[in-house]
Amino acid sequence: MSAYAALAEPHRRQILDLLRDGERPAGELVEHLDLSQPGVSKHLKVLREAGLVAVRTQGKQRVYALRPEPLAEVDRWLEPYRAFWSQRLDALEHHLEENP
Amino acid sequence: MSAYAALAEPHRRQILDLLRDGERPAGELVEHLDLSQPGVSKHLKVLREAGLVAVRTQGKQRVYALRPEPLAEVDRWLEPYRAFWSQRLDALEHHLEENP
DNA sequence: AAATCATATTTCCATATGGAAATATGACCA
DNA sequence: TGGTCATATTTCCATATGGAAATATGATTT
Repeated sequence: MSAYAALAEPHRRQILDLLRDGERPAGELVEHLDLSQPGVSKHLKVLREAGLVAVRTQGKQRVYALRPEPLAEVDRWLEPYRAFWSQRLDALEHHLEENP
Repeated sequence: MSAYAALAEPHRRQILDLLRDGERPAGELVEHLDLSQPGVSKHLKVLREAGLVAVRTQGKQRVYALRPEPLAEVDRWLEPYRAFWSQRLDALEHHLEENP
């Protein structure tokens, strides 16, 4: 699954937000997420396959960490759009139309 | 549908990319998109409902324009992640672990 | 080796989604 | 008004998705 598709699910974005503070075992994510344990595990699988998180086994725990690379790709896609809101929108559009 | 979910579909991102060059009638999008006319129309509906495009009727044509606001929201979500790839990743993570 | 803990996988179900094809709608023109 | 063009909507189908519940797996402890 693409990073874009992975981000379409709010719980998955929430998982990434949690991992911004540092790596966490799966169980800790379950505690924070108002979702069943299997539910979280499924979403983690999607995030793994999208390359957005990495797992490491530590004792009986599975510790998840953020892998930001795919987000960087999204960020690059977004890049050319930034011009559309960083300046006043109407003025910019007008400018572009008149100076193509 | 959320902006995130709207972006999950590659054709929809492609439509937005086309609209970055300026507004276009639906038919012109169809020409560029290796998709049937109804297919494009369906995706345009999703983009409309997500607030990512606006339509204007001009004669018998329906002219579509980019509405970047929802992308700005995505950009804001992405913001805190930027720190994770703007500096060398390993060094940064190491730094954060030692200075929490 | 058995029991236990943490997590993953499977199964089931209801719903959402994309694409193709057919049809409908609305604006303009003759 | 009837016809045509551009586009939207509907219908159909196959597949994907999320969530809940049950079960399986792998590591650790006893």
